[in-house]
Amino acid sequence: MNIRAVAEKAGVSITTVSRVLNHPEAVSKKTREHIVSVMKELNYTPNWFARNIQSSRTNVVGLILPDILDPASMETAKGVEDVAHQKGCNLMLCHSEFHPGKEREYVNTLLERKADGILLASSLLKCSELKELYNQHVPYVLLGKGSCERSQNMVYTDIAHAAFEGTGHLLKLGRKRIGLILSENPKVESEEKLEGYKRALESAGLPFSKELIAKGKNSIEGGFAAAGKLLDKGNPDGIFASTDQMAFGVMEKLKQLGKAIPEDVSLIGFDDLETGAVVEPKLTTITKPTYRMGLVAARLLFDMIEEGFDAADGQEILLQSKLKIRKSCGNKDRVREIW
Amino acid sequence: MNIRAVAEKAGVSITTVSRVLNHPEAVSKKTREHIVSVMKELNYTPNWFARNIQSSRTNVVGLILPDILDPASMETAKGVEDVAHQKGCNLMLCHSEFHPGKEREYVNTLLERKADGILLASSLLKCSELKELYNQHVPYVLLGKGSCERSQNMVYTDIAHAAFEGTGHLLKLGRKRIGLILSENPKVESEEKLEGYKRALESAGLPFSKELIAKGKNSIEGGFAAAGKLLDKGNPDGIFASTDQMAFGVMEKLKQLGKAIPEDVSLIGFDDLETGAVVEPKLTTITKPTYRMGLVAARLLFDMIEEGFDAADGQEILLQSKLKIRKSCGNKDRVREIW
DNA sequence: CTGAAAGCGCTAACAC
DNA sequence: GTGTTAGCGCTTTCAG
Repeated sequence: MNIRAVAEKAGVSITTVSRVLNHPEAVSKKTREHIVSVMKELNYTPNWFARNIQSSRTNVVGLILPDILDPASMETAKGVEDVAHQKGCNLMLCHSEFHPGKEREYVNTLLERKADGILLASSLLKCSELKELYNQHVPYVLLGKGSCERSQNMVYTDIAHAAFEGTGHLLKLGRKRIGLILSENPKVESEEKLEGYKRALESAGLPFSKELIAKGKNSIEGGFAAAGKLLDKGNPDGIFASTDQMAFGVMEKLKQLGKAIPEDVSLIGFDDLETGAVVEPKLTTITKPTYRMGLVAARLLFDMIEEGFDAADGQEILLQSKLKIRKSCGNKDRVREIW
Repeated sequence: MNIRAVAEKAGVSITTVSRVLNHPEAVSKKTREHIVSVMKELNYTPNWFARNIQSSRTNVVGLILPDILDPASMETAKGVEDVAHQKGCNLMLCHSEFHPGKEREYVNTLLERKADGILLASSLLKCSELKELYNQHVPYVLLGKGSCERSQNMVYTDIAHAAFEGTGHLLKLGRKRIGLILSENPKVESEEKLEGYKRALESAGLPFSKELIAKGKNSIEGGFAAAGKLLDKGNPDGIFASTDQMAFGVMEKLKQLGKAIPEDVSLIGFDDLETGAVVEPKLTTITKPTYRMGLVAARLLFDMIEEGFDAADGQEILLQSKLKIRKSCGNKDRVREIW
């Protein structure tokens, strides 16, 4: 059931059939309708490969994510999917697991398969590799800062600033020994969080102490374990957890040790997962516009795809993170509960 | 940079170049190595479309999910991705949003693009449509029972039985008025849950009452709202929530109304999300082997792809759900805390 | 072990 | 509006 079969059965030439596929307006209504009905009858679907062998628009975009289990990143994926679907495109989902090799491999298959564009979340590619994409005029957009700091098409939030604000919030509440629990990945984000944290301490005239830093996996268990280490040696009166997931683990640990939140220890998270509003006490956190980031990044990508590579190249779009104050820090000035 | 360029530069025929791509063993070591080096030099990647125009294995499998934000379904996706990656295949992620039209559309594009196989989670396709796939010898596997109950290649858990057990657990604790909070989607699962619930009541000699049923979206807010309705009219002393997400919302509502869990109302969820171990009290729930389901379904699919359509056709694989007892039901016989 | 030639299903100049 | 024809980049007989 190829185009020839349709043409024969309809008593027209292959070209005419091809035309109803590609430029239906250039075929008389009568023949067009006839051909369409023959197609239905023969259950004909054009061969996608034959079609794309010449022009290289495939209507596939790749999304490379380091962690598909992270709820925050799935919101981003949804934002991307929404745009892609609206554009009639399919999403190739790739899971790089924070592994540069795997990411590279996926980029290569996506190139091989002539994806129209690529979205790279928390990319671990080197500048030279991105440069290579650039040279090949492959539309791509970074989601969040990657390993390469060169200015480029990217949608991100100012993590360092958010961490500064978050730490500052604890400081304003009178906390003096603020623990920071970092996630091992994405590394770049953790570094930014550390930077913001340091800056906040500095501007409050407090010393930085290594004992107040702990690292772990971005998961509840990871947060639990890291909190164990931190509480062991640091004796903090406030904890800034790198992610809400980790903050949940921290809560668990604090409860086990009989420490009251926020009376003994104030706690703040990062990401604003929905669940943060359900735990007790409700978790103060930092909202990242994750869905929006996916949406905006996808739009940027499609600008590049549709209007040519240079249309959006070099654009850096900053979306704001915001402090969301709930009970886990015990701010007396808290205005309202949000959940 | 096509195959011809390589051939010319290497001073061989197109055929020989093609052979090093497809049957390298049929080319002398010397020419082969030479050609490979020319390929590198020219930065040549074979045109995937031209290659696939003839033979139809594409190394792409489609995964159609109704809800990519549901943490449970992302675990399934991870299981699928793990197998796919190991098999050198890419995943086309499709988000059907519980919309049969969207699902159908995705199936069609996947067919058009000659995906090697399709995984359908909570499918809403009609039997006739699946039959159509069957007739076209498209490898596909269902994840969870779908709208069509015909026996077919499927990986699922016995939801009704799990709901029976969950309800039974509440009954054993002496609860008499057990509310059931159902998720609007997936519909089939909700029906099964209702069925199990009814069976449990029946075998305990308790009447079924409509006032004890409420429905809502599968989200924290959905659970919150549904709990509001339920508590308004049903006065339950136990609540079975269709999903953990909803159970979190129920908790919130109970707390707001000053009802103690489990003293006033016992609560049980479904899915065993990681977060269930963090909320207070820890949530009794039903574990679904979500990751494993994805893994097993993907393997089944690849059996069909590799060994031919009939290799696995008609297989139904049942994976077990298990009750996970924690504090939210207040079972005195509870053996241990798990988290 | 290598090459010439035919063809995969489709698109797009170019004529009519 | 429609058909003729020449490719697109690759694979695969079939000869040598």
